[in-house]
Amino acid sequence: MVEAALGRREQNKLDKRRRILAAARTLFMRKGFDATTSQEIADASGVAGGTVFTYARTKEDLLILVFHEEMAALVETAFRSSRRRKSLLKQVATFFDAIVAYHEQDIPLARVLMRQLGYVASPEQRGLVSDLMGRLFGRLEQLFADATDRGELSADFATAPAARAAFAIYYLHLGAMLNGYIDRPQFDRVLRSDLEFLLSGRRHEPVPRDHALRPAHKSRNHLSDP
Amino acid sequence: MVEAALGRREQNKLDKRRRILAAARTLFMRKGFDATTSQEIADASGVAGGTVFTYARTKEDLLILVFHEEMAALVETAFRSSRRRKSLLKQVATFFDAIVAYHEQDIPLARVLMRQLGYVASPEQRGLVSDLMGRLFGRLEQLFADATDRGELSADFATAPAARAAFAIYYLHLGAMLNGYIDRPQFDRVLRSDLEFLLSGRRHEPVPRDHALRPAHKSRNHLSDP
DNA sequence: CATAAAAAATGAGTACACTCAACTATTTTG
DNA sequence: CAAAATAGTTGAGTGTACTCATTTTTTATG
Repeated sequence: MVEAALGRREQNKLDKRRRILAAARTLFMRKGFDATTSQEIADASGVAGGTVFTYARTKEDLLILVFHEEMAALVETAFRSSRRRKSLLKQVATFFDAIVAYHEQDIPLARVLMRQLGYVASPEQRGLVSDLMGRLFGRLEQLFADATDRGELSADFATAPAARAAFAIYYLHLGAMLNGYIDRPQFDRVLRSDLEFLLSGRRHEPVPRDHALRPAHKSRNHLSDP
Repeated sequence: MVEAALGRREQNKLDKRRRILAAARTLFMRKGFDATTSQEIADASGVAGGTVFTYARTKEDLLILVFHEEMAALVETAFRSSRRRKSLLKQVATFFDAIVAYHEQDIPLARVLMRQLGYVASPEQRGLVSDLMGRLFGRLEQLFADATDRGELSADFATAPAARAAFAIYYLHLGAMLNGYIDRPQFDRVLRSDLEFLLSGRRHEPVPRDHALRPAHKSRNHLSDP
């Protein structure tokens, strides 16, 4: 076998990992996070109980492992949707709408997911969450940067703080919705009005400008490096 | 006995509750939240294991019960400190500094506390968290309202969205610090610069104005009612 | 190919949050 | 004041996340 760059050991590990994550995903969605026991996940993936914990330190780590890829893809989807709108405000709102639409498919799971993003217990988890946050901030910031490019914002507009503020506002209201303080229509209203506030008095009339004068974008924020 | 408006039953309950909360507080601070068992709390307060759970549905509820009063008082302390500063920006920064200073005394506990504020499981908890958030938003908003009163912000400045945005930014960075993404100096820097961004271009030169023209402040936000 | 070394899987065992049927203390009623 | 009703306490029992000494599988070595 020439093509097998991986030994049997590595192959088996990869395979088990795949089965465990798939089983966990299915069960979390079917029965909920709390109601799913680690033993059920083990049974469904054909391994012994203890084996699950050699692939994820805790059940919570498993949750992050399971949804990391999916959420990273979600950020890209949200970004693409948002670019179809023409004004910055609508772009940012559309970006968050796409993410909320995803969470709304399974609100109990979204709650647990959000809790885990806000309470990082293990280094493995920190890495994954950090990566996710970095992608999200990066894409959000790009929306702001594009807006400065097309002159909707002034050239010296601080895109990184704006992206952080927009996300912070979104996150606060998402939490309020997931914890039952507000419902979806209220969420939509307050998110839009608070984003409006954030941008109020900062927008330009689009003015033709010289692109070459703007410095390259390389602002990094504390959540963007792994 | 004329003064004992409470029957023996109520007295006993109150007394047990007091002992349980005191024991929980001590143990959470001495050993940490996770390392403290519900049995230890029961032993330290002279009740049986099961009794603890008639006063708090879960260990997490107990945590909120224990720190609710203390955090409400903290908000008032923070508010009073903040009023000693003259500019709005410094006031808001001082307000958050006071809260951070409190959390820094016991960071592991602050982490757990923050997790619980962001993931409300029981109705009892929702009530307490909601109350706390209401107080905090109320005080923050008051700082903004005072700034409009003295003409630092324009009279039509939206204080409620501003208070929410400021809190959201603070909360995001606090989480970043508690989860180990940034250290305290970085936190201070990024919080100040992001608050600066939030207020940039919105401040007035103080101008003498007619106070009677401003409508009374009664803006409520979704986190402020119990 | 046999044997040694290393890595991974196993599952019985442990600790702990929480439950609940039985019990005890208090209040109400006649 | 006794008896009935109500409220509160108890602690043994239950379920489950996670551990770890032992066993099995894979790879490395001569």
